[in-house]
Amino acid sequence: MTEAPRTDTARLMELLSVSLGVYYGDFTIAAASENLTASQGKALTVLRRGPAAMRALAETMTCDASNMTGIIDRLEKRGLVRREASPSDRRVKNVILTAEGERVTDAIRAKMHTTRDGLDRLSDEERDRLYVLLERAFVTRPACS
Amino acid sequence: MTEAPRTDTARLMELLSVSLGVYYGDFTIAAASENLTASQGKALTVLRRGPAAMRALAETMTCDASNMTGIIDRLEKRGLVRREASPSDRRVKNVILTAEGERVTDAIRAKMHTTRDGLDRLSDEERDRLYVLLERAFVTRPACS
DNA sequence: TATTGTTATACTCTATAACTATA
DNA sequence: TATAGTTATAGAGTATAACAATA
Repeated sequence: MTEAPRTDTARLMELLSVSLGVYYGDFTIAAASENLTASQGKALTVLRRGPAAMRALAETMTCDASNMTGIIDRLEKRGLVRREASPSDRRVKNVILTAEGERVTDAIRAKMHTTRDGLDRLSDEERDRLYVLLERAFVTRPACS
Repeated sequence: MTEAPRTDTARLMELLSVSLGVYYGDFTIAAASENLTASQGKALTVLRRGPAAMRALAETMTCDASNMTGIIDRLEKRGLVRREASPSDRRVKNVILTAEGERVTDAIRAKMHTTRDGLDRLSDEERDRLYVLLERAFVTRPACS
């Protein structure tokens, strides 16, 4: 006999809000310890997945494209990223993480102790389950056509 | 015969970063549609759980206490929150959501369609499981002593 | 004509330091 | 002495509008 489901979407969204708050606070403190703002750290985190054009980066960060200029300017001045002209479209500038940028990004992730400890409270099977559920709910893949 | 676990903490943290990025973007757009910044929306979301002193609010939002003055000033000017002197400690000011503030906060939550649709892709049992896992990983309760 | 990245502008967020009222 | 909230300040983030270069 199975338990009746009791977790409605509203309650789950509230818990998600709390979880994000914890994660974001942890991330902000870790980024600050590397003398980076939360936005700068976020840009590095996105670029850690691979190079991206200015506009695509702005879309992933959910901010206006005009904001990226200043954020990337400051990261470039510190040698953490570099701009590279796109070969296929001369309007586009791709942003690429430097080796130092990769190092700093990994350092931030390594310093997120609250989040790491939280995940470490889960068993191997539970981590597997959480992974599958988050992927299902938040990672959208382009459909076939 | 069970599958061998394959989800290490690093991979899970990366997925968490993506998932919460999606949630945060959804939240930011929803807050903007109510003419609120992300920080203002976040303050309302925290206060939706109950009144809080200025300093406690700043700690939950992981920012310096001096920032709260301006954020709460703007929300108060719009009639979404009000300050109330603490009866027990005359230094403390408690911030309370007004009825209009509650309405706007709920409106933001209702407009987060990307997150809602993502969670609706999960079955009742899966939502239950996700709830338990997030609570275990991110909600810390004070221990007995 | 539409799109990419940038600039100019005004407002908001942010941390630091110093202040006041209270504890 | 220590703490809560505020103020002043400088730097960073943010959206809007306008621009040059390119598609």
